[in-house]
Amino acid sequence: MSNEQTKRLTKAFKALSNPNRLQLFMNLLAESRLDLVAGRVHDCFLSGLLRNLKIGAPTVSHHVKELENAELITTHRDGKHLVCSINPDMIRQLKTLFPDIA
Amino acid sequence: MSNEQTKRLTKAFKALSNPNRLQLFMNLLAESRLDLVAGRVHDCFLSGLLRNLKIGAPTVSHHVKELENAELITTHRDGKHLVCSINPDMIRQLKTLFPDIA
DNA sequence: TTTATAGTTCGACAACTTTGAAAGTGTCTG
DNA sequence: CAGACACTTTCAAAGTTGTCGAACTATAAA
Repeated sequence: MSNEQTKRLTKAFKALSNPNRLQLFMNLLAESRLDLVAGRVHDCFLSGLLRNLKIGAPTVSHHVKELENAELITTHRDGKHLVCSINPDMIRQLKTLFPDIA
Repeated sequence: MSNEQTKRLTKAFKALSNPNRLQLFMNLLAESRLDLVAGRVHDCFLSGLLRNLKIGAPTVSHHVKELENAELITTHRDGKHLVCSINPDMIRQLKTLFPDIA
């Protein structure tokens, strides 16, 4: 595995290694699942992804940036809201990393 | 996603979030790949998995324990050597987390 | 313009992580 | 047994992370 690939993957795994960040990401992934398998992008408001999370706004903001920096999600503003979407490329990379087991 | 599942997954992702640990695990995965897809277990000596790693023995020992604690690998002693194997259950869990994307 | 909503930036701090030096254990080989 | 080998344990230094309070920006609604 290339050095660059290792760096990209460790960043992604680190981003998923915190319970609150993982929950945030999994909430987004769950809501996006149907659209992803159909090859479409799914947009969610950040405010809608916080159901199970018991952390303050500054912490959420920090976690979102880590997920973004790890290229697991993309974001853009829509008025008052931050819109989050899964980055399908990274999902593909992670999925292919692990073999299909008999 | 259940609380227990979240805990198990964050542990696995944390274990893969360090470059040296990821490299170690990927070395093992690469050597195990053919056996895994055929439904077999593959055994490697730890000493054989250290090709690209520039870290001391105590650090290796620590990293192996983290991978083991995360249920990504299993180990047992064989004389002087530590034998490492991929845990196929965890690979399956990780693989199914991410959807197949069109 | 005032108020409310949604998120960001900054600064701080406790907790955790990575790493290696030194010393230790168990196993094989001569 | 003596030495080498492969790993482990303990300890401590240096660095990183998760979190929050306080203050901030941007947008929308009244």
